[in-house]
Amino acid sequence: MRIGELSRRTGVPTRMLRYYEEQDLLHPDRADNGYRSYPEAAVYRVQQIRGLLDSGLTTEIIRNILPFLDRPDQLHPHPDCLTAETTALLRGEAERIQARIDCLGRNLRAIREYLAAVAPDHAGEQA
Amino acid sequence: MRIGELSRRTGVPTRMLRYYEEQDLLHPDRADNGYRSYPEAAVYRVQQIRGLLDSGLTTEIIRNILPFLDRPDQLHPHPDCLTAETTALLRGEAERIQARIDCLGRNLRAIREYLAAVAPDHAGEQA
DNA sequence: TGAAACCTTCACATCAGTGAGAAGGCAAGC
DNA sequence: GCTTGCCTTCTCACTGATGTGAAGGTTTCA
Repeated sequence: MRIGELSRRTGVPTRMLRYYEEQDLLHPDRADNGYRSYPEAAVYRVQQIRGLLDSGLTTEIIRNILPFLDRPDQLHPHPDCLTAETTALLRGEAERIQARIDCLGRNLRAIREYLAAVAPDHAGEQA
Repeated sequence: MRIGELSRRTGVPTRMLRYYEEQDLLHPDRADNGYRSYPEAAVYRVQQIRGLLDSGLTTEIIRNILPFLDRPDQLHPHPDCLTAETTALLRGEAERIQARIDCLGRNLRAIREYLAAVAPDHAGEQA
């Protein structure tokens, strides 16, 4: 698909999709006329990038871990091209992500408890 | 305590502590000589601010939710000064934080699964 | 008395994202 | 063919948020 359709289907402006390509997060093919050509999977990939950016990860980190985040039905990179540094990097990022989750969880719980205390009628709405 | 001690105990540079005050996240008292004077609780508060910033929340959001995140042993603001907009804001932020947690959790699981597949010996280290 | 810690302020750095201009590709309709 | 309209291309410059560096001055403390 072309950039306009990907933008409509993801809600991400074309300007940003080009920016993510510049940041090496997306790698669309090019048609003969120079137009970008995205595979179907780009829809999910863009949503994933958005979610990770919203969660405070930098484009550099995302660039590093993206190859290992493919859906189960996709092919992972061959373990051959996995260096020790790469696994170390992944482990480090995993720890940092876990720390974020813990921090967000703690504070989310505090907010929910507070809401439950002052407005018990809406308390249990979220999972 | 003064800013230097708070900096040592949190690992956050004094420059940043002053910045957080400028952003209305910290409100130290002032001694007669103009020096900032932080209560003991500021140590936890600074760590909380750091964690939330690292997790992608903006200073504006943090400024909004901080009053409701105090430790159990602290006093919550009186429900009297809770407007409908405030609870709505808190509920909205709670949802967004939950979305972040979900996104990070999904991707963390993917990384862990990948690591487990290529280097099973280190697989179950993290919780 | 001199170093270390503190104060304010201005300017700069980085990162993620945006606006806008100028130009090319392409299909529909005159 | 030729215009109209929309989509695409690239590039330059800019914004806003978070954070830093450094100058120049005051206070504390050994």
